[in-house]
Amino acid sequence: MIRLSRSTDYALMALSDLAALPADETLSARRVAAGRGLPTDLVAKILQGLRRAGLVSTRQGVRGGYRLARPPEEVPLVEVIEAVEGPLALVECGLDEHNCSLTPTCCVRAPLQRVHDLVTKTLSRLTLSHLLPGADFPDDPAADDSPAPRAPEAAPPAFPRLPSASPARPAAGAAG
Amino acid sequence: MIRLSRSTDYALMALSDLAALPADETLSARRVAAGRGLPTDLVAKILQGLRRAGLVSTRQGVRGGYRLARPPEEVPLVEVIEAVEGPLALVECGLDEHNCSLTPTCCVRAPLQRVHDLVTKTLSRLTLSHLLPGADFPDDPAADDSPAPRAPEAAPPAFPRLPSASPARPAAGAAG
DNA sequence: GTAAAATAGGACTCTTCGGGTCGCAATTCA
DNA sequence: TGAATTGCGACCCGAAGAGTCCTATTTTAC
Repeated sequence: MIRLSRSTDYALMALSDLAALPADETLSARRVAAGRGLPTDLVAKILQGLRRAGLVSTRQGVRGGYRLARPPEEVPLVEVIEAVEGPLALVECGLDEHNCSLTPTCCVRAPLQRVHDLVTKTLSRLTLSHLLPGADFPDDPAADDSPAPRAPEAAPPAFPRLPSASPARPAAGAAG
Repeated sequence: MIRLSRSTDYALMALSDLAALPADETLSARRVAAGRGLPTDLVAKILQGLRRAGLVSTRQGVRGGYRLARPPEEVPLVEVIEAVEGPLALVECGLDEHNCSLTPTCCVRAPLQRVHDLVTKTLSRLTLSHLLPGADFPDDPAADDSPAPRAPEAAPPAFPRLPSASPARPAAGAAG
């Protein structure tokens, strides 16, 4: 499938929430999940992956949480996708050509690599800032060399006050 | 994953073989599989799918087989991919927005739809002719409006003569 | 007319991976 | 020091990809 996994969807939602956060404040995985209606544990796992990728920074302990490690316009979507789904490759051997047992007869590997480069090039021009509300979206980023838009000062989403006694674990919704 | 399935890889290889075929000749699934070292039954199943998609035409019976329904420069790669993997969509709800149970809180659906459009636009400019040996590959098809290249007169691959007594079912290789 | 070769199509198994859950370790605040 | 909260990894389940097997139908060759 040429389809983003649901986890990537969740990651983008979480990053959008973090982008709307005031500077030096953090947002816990639990509050992100509760605010979006996502599975708490899964969001936590995804955010941990984003931390390992250097996309978010964390603060542990009581009143800890996550925040963006960089401003949204410096977070390419490709980086987010690869942080969640692993290295991007249209075909298996795009990752390691020595792992392709059909190399002698495979005539499509090299052209597909070019296709992959084009897709990556398209994606790499888009950043997290393009996903934020109010951002203008380039019609053709592959031909557009304008810098990524500054993140608009959007009103932060209303995160629910989480009482200590209610775990708030709603059923997971669909990707989107 | 943003990754083509192995079946799509096989489909592209098979179509490349069919593209190198003299006019009005057909190539059986068995010979395609034997020539490429792919699982015969799987190649057959894939080619049947390509037939249902109108990409190849068939002739049943002895000495039957497959051939391209259109010249290679009129076969967009998107069409091949969708014939094998189903409708293209970066996210689930890209197919049916009513199926997205998170719509109220999902801020990334619309932007991702734009991303999807860009990727599709990039892919739709490429055709089967771009995968054939000797074809020149556009550096940036999204900004290039030149027509797809004519298929070069490449030497057809040497398909093995299949003796009637040997099934020729080699072990499957990896994608590539 | 019969056998062989090919497509057409469905059912089935096996493996991998995404999606999700649970328990424990680490950290911070009271 | 202990409790609360987050961070992190192990684990389980179901869906989908990959591949195989079987049968029916069609067409050619002998």
